[in-house]
Amino acid sequence: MGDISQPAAPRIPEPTLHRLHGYYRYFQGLEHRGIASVSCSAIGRDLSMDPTLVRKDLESIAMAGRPGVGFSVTELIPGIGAFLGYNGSKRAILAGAGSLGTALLGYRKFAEFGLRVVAAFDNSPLRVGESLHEIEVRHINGLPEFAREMDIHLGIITVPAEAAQRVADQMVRGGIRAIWNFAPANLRVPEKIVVQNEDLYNSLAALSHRLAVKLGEEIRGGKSNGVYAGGARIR
Amino acid sequence: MGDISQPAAPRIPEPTLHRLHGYYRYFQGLEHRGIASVSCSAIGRDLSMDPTLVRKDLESIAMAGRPGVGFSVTELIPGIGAFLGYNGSKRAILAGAGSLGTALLGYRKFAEFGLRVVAAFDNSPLRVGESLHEIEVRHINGLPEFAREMDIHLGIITVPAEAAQRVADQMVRGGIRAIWNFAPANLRVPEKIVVQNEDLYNSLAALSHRLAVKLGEEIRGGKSNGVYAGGARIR
DNA sequence: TAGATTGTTAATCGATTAACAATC
DNA sequence: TAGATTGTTAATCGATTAACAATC
Repeated sequence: MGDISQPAAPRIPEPTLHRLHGYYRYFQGLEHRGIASVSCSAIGRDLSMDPTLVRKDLESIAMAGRPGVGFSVTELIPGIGAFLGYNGSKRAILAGAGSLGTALLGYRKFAEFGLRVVAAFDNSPLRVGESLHEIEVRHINGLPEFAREMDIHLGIITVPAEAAQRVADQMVRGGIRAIWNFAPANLRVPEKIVVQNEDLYNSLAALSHRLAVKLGEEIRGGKSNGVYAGGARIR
Repeated sequence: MGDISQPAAPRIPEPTLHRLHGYYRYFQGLEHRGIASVSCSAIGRDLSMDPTLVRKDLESIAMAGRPGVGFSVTELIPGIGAFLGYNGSKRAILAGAGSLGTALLGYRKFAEFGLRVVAAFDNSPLRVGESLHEIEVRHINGLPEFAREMDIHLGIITVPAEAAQRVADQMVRGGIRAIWNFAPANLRVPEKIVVQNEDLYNSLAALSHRLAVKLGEEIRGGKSNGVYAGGARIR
């Protein structure tokens, strides 16, 4: 059984971390359908993944299954939830009450995962004082003091790229420990601060390239003899 | 020099693909400041990356530099742009005219990268017929026919999770080749279709976990002797 | 017991980092 | 020529996949 004094951090691979919520959602679906137990091969089939990878992922967050049976859905859900920090209440502030910021403020589902945005900040006098989805918009200059006084650790940046670094600096000054950054900008923050970049343009670039390749390949195939039909490739 | 008949596809690593736009933006900044030439170590310094990785990335898209000098900024920008497909006009349709969809319709910058959303689709009678950022909202059931007639290859999904699979099916029926999916759902589409998932909850999960670890670690450190000050770890 | 599936170790694969000769 | 930086090959690192004994 577990040793109380952990000598070293568990060290979870980044790709695993990004897959865990997918399992969580899938297990909720199973629970909803009244399914109590599931095997890695079933998960792999439904989620188009290698079963061994699934097992490794679950193992890495210390979930235990029963040989010959599988994993208990009712254990998995709270297990993953706890690991991902869905229990504790994460209060957050959001900077940038534009269209994207406003859209995020309206995401009711965040609360399910312990995230609660308690205030929004903007530099436009037109927006300051407004209330968006029952969240008050304050002037951006009050951010550091607010964060510090309310002891808030999570900041969301939805300001334009030009303003992102300044806002990040204000967050750091306010004692923010983790930043969810939607601005297309490379933020410079102290090493201690966790930054999760959500740069749409990076994704668009990848998608754009792959689409171009796909269309280009098929044009080429069409012009010649079409031998590469489908472009299927076994790995 | 280049051989005209490429025997095999170049094969770009996924991580590289996701870094290319960052270089592109950085090089645009250099050009704006009148800098004509740049070395990988300078790039690495400014972007907090290993210089060798930068060189590998540029090499993988066949950019050539000059030993002892560096890379030409005026060659890099169109080079990366062409590779990422920023030239060709990518017409797209968007399904789901909610707050996120509307926010995306307002992104003027997409045009810089060759992306043009030409129509939006929704199932709500309240929204159909409206015009958002000069883009008309049509009924979702007209999507397949519209896509096929207009020969559109890119679809953006911003509908709720429950509707995502249905919309994806409609897009596939309409001849869409690539889907930019913002719905928190695992889409099932034919292998030929490129899907880029933009699931906020996956990212939130990773961020949430890392924040929890960070706060947890520091609490533990505070309660005992604080030896792990800063949690610095040399790789 | 037989069948299924986990837990765990080994093999493979791919990406990053290091080393160094070639070139400007 | 000396200094800097690329191009390219080798070493390392980490994640995924395969193999198989242990367990229900």
